[in-house]
Amino acid sequence: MSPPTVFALVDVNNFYVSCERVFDSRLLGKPVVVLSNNDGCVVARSNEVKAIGIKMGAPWHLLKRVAAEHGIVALSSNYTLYGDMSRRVMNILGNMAPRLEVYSIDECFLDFTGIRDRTEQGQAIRARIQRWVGLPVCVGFGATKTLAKLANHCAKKSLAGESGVCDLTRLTPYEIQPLLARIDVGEVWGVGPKLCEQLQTMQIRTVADLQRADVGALRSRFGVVMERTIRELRGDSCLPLEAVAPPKQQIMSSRSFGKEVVAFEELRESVLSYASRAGEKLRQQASLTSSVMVFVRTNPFKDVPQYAKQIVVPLPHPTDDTLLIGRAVAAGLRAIYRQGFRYKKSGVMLMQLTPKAERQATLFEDVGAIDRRDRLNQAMDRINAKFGKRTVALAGAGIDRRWVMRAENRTPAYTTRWDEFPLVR
DNA sequence: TCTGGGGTCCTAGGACCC
DNA sequence: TCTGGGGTCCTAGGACCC
Repeated sequence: MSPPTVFALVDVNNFYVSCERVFDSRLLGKPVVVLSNNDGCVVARSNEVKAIGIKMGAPWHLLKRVAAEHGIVALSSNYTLYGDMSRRVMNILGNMAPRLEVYSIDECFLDFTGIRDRTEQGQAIRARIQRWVGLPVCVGFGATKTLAKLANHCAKKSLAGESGVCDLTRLTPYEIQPLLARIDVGEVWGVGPKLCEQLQTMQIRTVADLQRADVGALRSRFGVVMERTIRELRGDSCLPLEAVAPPKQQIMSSRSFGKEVVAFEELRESVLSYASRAGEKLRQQASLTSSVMVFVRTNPFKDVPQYAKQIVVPLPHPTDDTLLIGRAVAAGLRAIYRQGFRYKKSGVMLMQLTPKAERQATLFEDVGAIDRRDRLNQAMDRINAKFGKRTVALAGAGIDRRWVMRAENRTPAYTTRWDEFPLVR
């Protein structure tokens, strides 16, 4: 008989803030937030900021007063840095477990089935990542992914010891019940604000309540996802570890503008540059797209005439050519653009993706031309990878780019650019 | 002046077909 | 008084995650 499954979830504490602190020790012990693109919302908070009561996702411009009061340091997000730090963490984890699933930029599931001494192993993971990369992590173990997530929550909040590691598989039912009865049902992976509210009205308030709830009744009201969550809480593993990431089914690139855009030309620049970025991602995962969606919208938070429109443009045949994607996107934009609105955001989505390896030849295509275009796109990707984004780009994507987002307090790309390497002074 | 970006999965409902 | 029924496909929208 095979041993019962055990998952570990490793999660970096306050990931973006912790990355910034690795390179600037003055941030240690201070209240620090990292802001989303355009310096819009709070997307990462240090413990000091959490203690003040600032919520995840809070609009920064509404927090200026309280921030000044508490001396909060606000940094623009530096995804180049975070992406590189993430890669380092995942590389270390790859050597500490037989199989792993990189779940997000700062989280990773590990297969710990059949591995003993889990608490010691968890401590070893923490020590190694702290020493080699400088980042603090917590480790949770559970019989299912949902329980491993919950264990990680316990580790972070020190609900079952102070060690930064929590192994729920070691607890007896008598020890687990009071623990789960102390955790809010909204902490469960898959229970968001809406579900939480509805569960409350059914007197399901804690994880323990949900675990012993009537599966049939909750399934018929909320669907199969809820059933799976309850079964996972009971130790019945429904979500397997996905060691190889399946290819994306849609690829999106979109941004809010740093300042509102009125002119068609500028809107066109923006969607062409997103088309270009989406094309890069598409080629990276070796897929082709058969239809593209373009959208534009005004600022819904402002009391001005609103306009939001999207359009799907089918492509004559599946392609990964930035120039063809750009042409379709431009045509789509012409169809939906209306004069006289102040646009705040635009975007491009590539849909109906298929593997490039399964591409069907069409009757009248010019194989030589397609091959030449393939080589052009590959050359562009290589040049941009080597010399930096937009070294070569579509001419229509603009030079001035007055619409690009703001990032007024971005730290250097410490680990990925020699000219921004941190020097000891 | 100022409110992110990028995904997934599921369900309901309409169109259409036989 | 009475106006089929079931399957499939597609789309829109909602909920969730980080």
